[in-house]
Amino acid sequence: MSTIRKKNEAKILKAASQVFASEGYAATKTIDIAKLAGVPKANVYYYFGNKETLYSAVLETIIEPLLSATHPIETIDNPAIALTEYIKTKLIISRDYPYASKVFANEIMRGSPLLSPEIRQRLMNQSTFLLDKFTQWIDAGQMDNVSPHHLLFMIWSSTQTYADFSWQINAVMGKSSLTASDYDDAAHLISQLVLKGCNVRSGDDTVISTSG
Amino acid sequence: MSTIRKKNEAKILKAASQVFASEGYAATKTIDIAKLAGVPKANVYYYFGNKETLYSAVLETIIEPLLSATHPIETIDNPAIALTEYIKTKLIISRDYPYASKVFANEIMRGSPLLSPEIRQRLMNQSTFLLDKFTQWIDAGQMDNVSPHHLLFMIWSSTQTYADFSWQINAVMGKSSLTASDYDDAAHLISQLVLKGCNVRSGDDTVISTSG
DNA sequence: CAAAAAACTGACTTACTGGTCAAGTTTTAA
DNA sequence: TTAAAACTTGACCAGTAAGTCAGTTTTTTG
Repeated sequence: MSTIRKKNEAKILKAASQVFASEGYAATKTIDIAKLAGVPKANVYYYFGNKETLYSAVLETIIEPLLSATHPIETIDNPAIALTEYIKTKLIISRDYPYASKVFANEIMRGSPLLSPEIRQRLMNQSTFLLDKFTQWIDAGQMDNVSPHHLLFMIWSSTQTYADFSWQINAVMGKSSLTASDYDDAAHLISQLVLKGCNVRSGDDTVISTSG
Repeated sequence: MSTIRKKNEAKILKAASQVFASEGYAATKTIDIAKLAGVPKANVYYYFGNKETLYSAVLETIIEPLLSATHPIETIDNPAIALTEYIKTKLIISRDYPYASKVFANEIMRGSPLLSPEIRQRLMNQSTFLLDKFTQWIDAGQMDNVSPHHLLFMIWSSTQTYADFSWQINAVMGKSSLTASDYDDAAHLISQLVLKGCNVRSGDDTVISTSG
């Protein structure tokens, strides 16, 4: 792929993620993406063919980070540490990919009509993996017998919300954007609720301290 | 207001909430609302004037339940019971008003461009009230010194998610809709995480038991 | 250097959808 | 009974936005 193509695709993709995030798919005008990217509208079509392909390309950008987020759960034995790291990672995604995160959330809200079946499957497999892992921890007595499903929904929603509802969160926090320390506070609170709420123990049966 | 008007407005409003919820504001065609309501498109305009007014009317339907949800926090002294009831109430809203809830969430995600400033103010006042209450409980030693803001975001997101991401939740749960008992499980888990996670105590300094 | 490939772009077309309207029908009220 | 008010509706209009295209310029390549 030529350098020119790579550069322009990136420019358009970035603009597209912002406009799709703030307007939603249907309300987004390709001319607005073009304007934000600083290219003529016809260029958007030259590089991406049509609006839906461009939208899918934006969605794709968040899939890899999303699928990698389970890494801590896959590699760390200690459930307290694994969960803490997973929560931290999910929050970092909300912080670092705010636009694509929002676009993705919107897609899921609508029943993911434009998400490829292949990606949908990979995400489903990921959920199954997480649920299995939670169940194993419960069976091994490493955490209380909570509902793995609802625990998962709680972790997903409370981390995702920092991207999806950033306007509301900023308004309630009384600032125009969150600082790194705000994200640390969020990570700390969510981890604490999960670890203490589920009575998560480390491998050696010691209760992990979460105060501080 | 005539009976005919009342009946038709209700019919159109119901259809509108469903279409707006599943398509979003911009992607919604008034003709689709009309079809679902079983009336000619011109009737939609006869009763509601334009698309935006109809959308606002849908939003209005969820405001009263939403503002009433804090009732337990306002009236119950015991923080454990108050929080449990608040969480239960928020979940009931997600369950009983799934369409309007989704429309509302979408509106907030976009920075509430179509929400009246008056309603916005009432919602902001409500947040402030909740934050104050949490702070009072902390100061009174009735719960650990957690971040009131992030605790609030956690409660909002983990209850709201059952409406917003119902598709995803149903898929992960492997069913086409949740039962009353699923909502009970959700309420139980979220309450447990909050109460144990924040070490919430009742007025008489006894730790509330949340296992069961 | 030349010619082919890639990139660029203004102007245009087409389809769709929010909203209007005028001519009707039904309901209400005196 | 009757006339005004409320309601109904198909047909229409105007604005908009996705997508196309032909002609031009720039870049690459042998």
